[in-house]
Amino acid sequence: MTQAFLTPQISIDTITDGLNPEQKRAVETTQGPLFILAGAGSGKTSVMTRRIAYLLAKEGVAPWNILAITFTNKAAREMNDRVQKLVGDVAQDIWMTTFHSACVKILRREAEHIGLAHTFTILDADDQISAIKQCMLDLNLDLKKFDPAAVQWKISAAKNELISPFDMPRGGKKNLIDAIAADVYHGYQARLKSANALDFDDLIFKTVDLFEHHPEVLETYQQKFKYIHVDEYQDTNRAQYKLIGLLAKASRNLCVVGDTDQAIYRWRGADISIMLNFERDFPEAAVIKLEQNYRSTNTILDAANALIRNNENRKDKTLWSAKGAGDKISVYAALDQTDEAVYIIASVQEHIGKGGAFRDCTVLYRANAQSRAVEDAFLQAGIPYKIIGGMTFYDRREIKDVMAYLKVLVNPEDEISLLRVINVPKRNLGEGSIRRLLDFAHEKDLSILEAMGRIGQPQAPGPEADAAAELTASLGAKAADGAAKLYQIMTGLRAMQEGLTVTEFVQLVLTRTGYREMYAGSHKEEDQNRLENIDELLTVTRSFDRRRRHGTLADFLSETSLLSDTDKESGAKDNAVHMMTVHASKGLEFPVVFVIGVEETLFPHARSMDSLEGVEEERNLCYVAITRAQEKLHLSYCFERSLFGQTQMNDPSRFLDELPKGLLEASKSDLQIVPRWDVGIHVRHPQFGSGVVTDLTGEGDELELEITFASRHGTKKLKPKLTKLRVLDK
DNA sequence: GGCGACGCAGTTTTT
DNA sequence: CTGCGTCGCC
Repeated sequence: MTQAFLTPQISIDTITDGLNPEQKRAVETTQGPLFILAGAGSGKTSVMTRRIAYLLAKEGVAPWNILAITFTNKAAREMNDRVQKLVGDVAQDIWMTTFHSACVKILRREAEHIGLAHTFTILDADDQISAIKQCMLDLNLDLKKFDPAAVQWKISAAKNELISPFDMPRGGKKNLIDAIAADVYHGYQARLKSANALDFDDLIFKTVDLFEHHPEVLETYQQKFKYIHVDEYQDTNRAQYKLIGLLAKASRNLCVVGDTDQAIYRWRGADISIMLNFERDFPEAAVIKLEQNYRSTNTILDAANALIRNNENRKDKTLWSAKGAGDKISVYAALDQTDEAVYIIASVQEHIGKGGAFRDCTVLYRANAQSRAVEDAFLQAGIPYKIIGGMTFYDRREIKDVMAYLKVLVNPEDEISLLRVINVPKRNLGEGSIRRLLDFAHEKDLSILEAMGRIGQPQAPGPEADAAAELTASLGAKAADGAAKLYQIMTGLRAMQEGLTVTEFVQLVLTRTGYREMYAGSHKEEDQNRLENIDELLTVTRSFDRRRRHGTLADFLSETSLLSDTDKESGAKDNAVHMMTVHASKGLEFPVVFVIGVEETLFPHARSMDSLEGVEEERNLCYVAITRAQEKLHLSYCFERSLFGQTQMNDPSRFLDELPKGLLEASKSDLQIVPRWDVGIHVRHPQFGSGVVTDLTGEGDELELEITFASRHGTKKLKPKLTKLRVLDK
């Protein structure tokens, strides 16, 4: 039995080969709860994969008894590949997925227990917002006065805490948005229910719901998942915590891996206390710290250690490596974003000059908007680059449209998706007609698609036929015709699905719906691009068909809607400088890293600066950024930067002050000259605007200028030492 | 019902 | 500055 699930050549020694003592202990501690505090770059993926291999090889655990939850699909895939390499094809029977994918898998099987059809669709972020908007309109709420995104946010936060519409706190009188969110939450859930749809947060919530109300189902999964692993445990939210708690309750074989210092998703409901409380939840837990880092030089690690020591809410650990000190960290004081970009380009070229490649270099920033200045400069300098995240393939309109068609074809109740494409291409179904269709459908308790089916169809005389005739009349001939045709197209397509691969079916959808034709007739470059993107989608389906022999359209949709931005990238094969947010960089590593905009109000971000938790999370983020670097780290900040068209001046980030000076090598822009103050010099102040120096007193740090501003601020006395003053040419 | 032109607003991180 | 949404006009 012991060897039953193994490829013959594997031995225990191979599994623990090359591991350090802590790693080895983590691999071999298989029974009972285990807490692995894994520092950045400490080889935790290696530990996880080998632990799984060890369970199979040494303990004779069946692959289907193992569950491994990762944060992204990419991490799951990587783990899958690595386990596969260790143990061979039995790896396919192990559940190695994200929380969301695992829940989809469970719900597809068990949906009927909780009154859900297994064909349910998953709303993406856009769908969610449009559904929220619809609900708000139903409640006669002014979309301009109340931000649908804020409402969506509140609802999502509630779901992450497993709060149902009925338990939603309505807030005080002054917190109108809370009361609104509570109201909208009811309507929103009703709308999702009738569309047989779930949003991201529901996937977890409903699975917990399922387990809590159907103990027999829970028991099945408890028995199935005898060994549970959760990666990035510091980023779990209450709902995920509950889910894991339920599953692990029977076996108590729960292995969590994480790093409190890399907790960066509090804003999304992640709760670091879950990780800090693991030992309270599981008093018998074994605790292992992985502190040896295999990624970075000690200079980089010492900087990271020093920085993170300023946080209170953490588990102490100190990273070290056997790599030696390496280069100092470069800190560059730029004049502005353009100058900052020029610095990056010069450094990248220097790296190339030394025989390095573009792909070794990565630019990290706090906010997506910062990428633009760098991008422009790269373009001008002819530096190849690739932006990860931001507007991605799946965000494109044409892709979303096609996906909406597919969603409706899988789940005809999906009103949200149908409304997206009901008039794309044009079918003479405008706002008025859609309203009438919707009203009719809701009144008769039909889906819109069914309502459209009643148009122009011969029916037995009676009240039903009369109502249908009335609807047809009220729509007008053109709209009625459009609706009837769309109904026929969709029913026709649904009938043809049998036996076709996803690719073949999508091809059919593209022609039958007239979607491809809509762009094919156009000569606009934009439209030609859209056609190319559609073709690209077909390459995606082809690869899906190849990978998943009997994969259904529903599987394809689940898979694509659960992809994250980093998942969506084809891989870092292009020889280009990569650019991404710090968040997107988690789990990755690069030889040369540039962290830009290391300034107050940007990093830490202004919106996180008013609370201790906020600043600590920003510091975690900075820690993540620093620990991405293997060999060389560059930090930079700007003396002035333009944001929304106007110039602002930020102080260098407090995080820079927290790094030991001895590890740093500071330089600053040639453009940033020290001004020789004198009467008559024109200056600009971040708040008061431009003015002229009219007098000066004192010297050195005590030097004080009298400045007459052009604005209503009049004359002020300011010390240049304490004020951000910029000298104007004239 | 569709298109264009304004004006306006909003700017962190995303499974 | 740019992208978005709404409004007004054809």
